[in-house]
Amino acid sequence: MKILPVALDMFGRYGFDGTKTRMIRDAAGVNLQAIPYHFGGKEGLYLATAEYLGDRIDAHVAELRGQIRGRLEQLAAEGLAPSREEAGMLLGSILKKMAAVFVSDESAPWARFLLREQMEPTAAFQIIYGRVMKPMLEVGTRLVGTMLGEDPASEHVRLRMLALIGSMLVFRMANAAVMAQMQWSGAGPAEVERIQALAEELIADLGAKR
Amino acid sequence: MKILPVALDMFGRYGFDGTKTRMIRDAAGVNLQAIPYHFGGKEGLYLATAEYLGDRIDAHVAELRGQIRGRLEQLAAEGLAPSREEAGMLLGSILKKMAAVFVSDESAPWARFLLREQMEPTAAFQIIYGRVMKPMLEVGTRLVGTMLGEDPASEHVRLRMLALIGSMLVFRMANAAVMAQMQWSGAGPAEVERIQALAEELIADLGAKR
DNA sequence: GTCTATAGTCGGATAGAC
DNA sequence: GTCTATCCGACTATAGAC
Repeated sequence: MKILPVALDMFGRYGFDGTKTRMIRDAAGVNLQAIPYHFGGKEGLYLATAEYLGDRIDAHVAELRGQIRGRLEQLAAEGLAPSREEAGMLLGSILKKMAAVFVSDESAPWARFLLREQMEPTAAFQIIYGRVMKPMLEVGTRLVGTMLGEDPASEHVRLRMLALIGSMLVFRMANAAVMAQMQWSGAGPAEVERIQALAEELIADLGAKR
Repeated sequence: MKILPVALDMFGRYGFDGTKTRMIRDAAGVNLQAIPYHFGGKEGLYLATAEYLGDRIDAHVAELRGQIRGRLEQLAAEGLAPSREEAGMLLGSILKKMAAVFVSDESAPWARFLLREQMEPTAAFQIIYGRVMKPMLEVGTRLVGTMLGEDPASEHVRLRMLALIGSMLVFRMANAAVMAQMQWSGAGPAEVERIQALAEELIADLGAKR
């Protein structure tokens, strides 16, 4: 089925109304009829696209998230909390994965789709928030709490976690401004590495606080 | 002319294609004909909306930007550079203004319009980038350079500046996720204050580095 | 400048043969 | 399941009276 990746790109780029089913037909090389036939219509295709995106992102992050959760639970079973150094390292792995997934040009279509949902959430937002964002934020918040020696559920810790995420996401969310400001022409592997180095620096700052 | 604020809200919410001239007619209480008559068509209205948005944002930030520039030039004329403390304070005033302007519900329509342009820039992006974003980034980068004791034109300083901006913008750009994560129901004055306190903290971290 | 009417276009969905 | 042809509704823009 070639329709879903094409639809993801189109919906992300042009939005729901801006995307015409004929565009998808042409880009995917399928029949116009395939859309009502398989997905029950354009709207059904949109929701299916959101689930498809959830699958794709999960394929990238589920493993890392599971590893970190496993490590935290292993420590908890021994009655230990992670050291600040280890929490920083684990948090770094999350942010660096985020940089790789969300900043590289490859995932630009995903980010566009997500951003539209952020602005004017539809049913598709809940699908992806519950599946991808919320679990990641939950793990990240625990690590930030450890690093700051504060309750992970506190407002302060959640704010710091969001600030960290923002520091990464800005490179995708404000993409056009970033490219202009950094005088980059695109976000390839070299740019991802710069941003990952920045992530390490931000975490070091956070850890140096106390 | 009630058309422009209405158009800003509509275009931001539903995008160019998703916004129908009939919606604007109804919400603004004008004649459908007024759009081709005054703006030369829907497309012309879109560009006029971008300029209108530039005006609105500038009305909020131009004064502050001018004050900071004035102070920097005054110091330069005396052959001095600002102290790290002063640079931090000035940078804080920028971030806090950003928080107030971009995080409050009042400017949500502006942010939606801007984000769409970030994702798929049109001619409207250049209008706003050149008028609002670039000058602000330029001033902010100088201040971050001072705080880090590094060349403001360096890639590192520009990255740190963007990270700071991201830490504020995430509260608007990832609005839906933030509201869910923080268990806020909207961004009123109380929430803006929390985010401004976060801004001070981030700047303190930056200053504490060296 | 505003209103009504309408032209011209386009997009989503369906019918029905294959 | 796919293709062609077609319908129906919706939208932007224009014409022309007031």
